[in-house]
Amino acid sequence: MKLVSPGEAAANTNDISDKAGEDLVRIGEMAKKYGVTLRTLRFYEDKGLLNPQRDGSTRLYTRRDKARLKLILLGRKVGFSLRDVKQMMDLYDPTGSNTKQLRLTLDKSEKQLARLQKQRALIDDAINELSNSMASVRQMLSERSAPQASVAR
Amino acid sequence: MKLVSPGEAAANTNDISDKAGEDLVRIGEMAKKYGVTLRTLRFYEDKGLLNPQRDGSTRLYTRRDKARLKLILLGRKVGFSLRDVKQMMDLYDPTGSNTKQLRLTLDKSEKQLARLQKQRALIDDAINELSNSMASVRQMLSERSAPQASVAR
DNA sequence: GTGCACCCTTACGTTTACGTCAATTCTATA
DNA sequence: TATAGAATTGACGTAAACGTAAGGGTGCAC
Repeated sequence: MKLVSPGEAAANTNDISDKAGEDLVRIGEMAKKYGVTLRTLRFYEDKGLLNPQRDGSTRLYTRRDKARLKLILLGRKVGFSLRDVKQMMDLYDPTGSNTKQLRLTLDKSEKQLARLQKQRALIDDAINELSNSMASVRQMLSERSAPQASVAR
Repeated sequence: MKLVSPGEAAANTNDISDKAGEDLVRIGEMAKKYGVTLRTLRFYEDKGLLNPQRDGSTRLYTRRDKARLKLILLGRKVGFSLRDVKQMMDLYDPTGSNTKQLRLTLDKSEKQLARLQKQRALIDDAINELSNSMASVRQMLSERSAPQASVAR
């Protein structure tokens, strides 16, 4: 069996998909394309976030998997746990209005936004405290090196 | 043997410290005073960050331990690891100018400050992305409930 | 036929700062 | 003296998202 050889995506006649443009991709290419490791892709699959087809034992990722991965990565970027991402994605139904999914997503998003803002406040706090103590340390250091030049020149 | 009974610190005649005002405190009081758990205090000791005296097997914290704990908690607050805090504290020498300690502290602080600022940027990023996607979700939700009221009223 | 380049599964390791028992001992007090 | 309230030393557990081998298979360019 032959897959799309790396570099060209023309005239593929594999028995998995006759619909042209299915654009199946193996794990290596997938990983490169999205800047993740193979381990990560397998891990996401293990957690039920991805579900690539198989050609024997080899994973084949479709357009759908790519869309899902993009969502996962966006979720991670904004600080959702994989568990949260899964919950939201699990509610997706291509045949419905997805109102429930959207509501859950919005709900989780509001909470996450609040967490992020709190974190931001904590970091600002830390930055201030740290800046202050750095000023003290600089002060102490200068007091230890200045004396000889106190009435300098 | 008798310790300062909880609530009064007068006329203590224990054989550990004759100097009045040594103000020895047991782990429970120490924990309450600084808002940490007993486990935390023992953990810090295990990591070499604290070194309370002993009365038999009972830990007795002195003024010095309190000062160190304050430093630890400040360090944690600004995001230093316990390892970092230890490194800095280990350089403290009550008989010297502590120039080396201060320099190390300043150095670590600069790096930590940079980390905090990077984190802040990441969080700001996340907040923006999340806000954007929330807007999209709201949009989609409104499109699913609006149709009946598209030319409402 | 062999050396790569990829792919697979299984499974333990990593990081940090504690949490959470468990079993025991001390001691102050009613 | 019985009991409740501190303290002690182990020592395993936790969380999250992968990292990192180990051991093995497949196809293909030379």
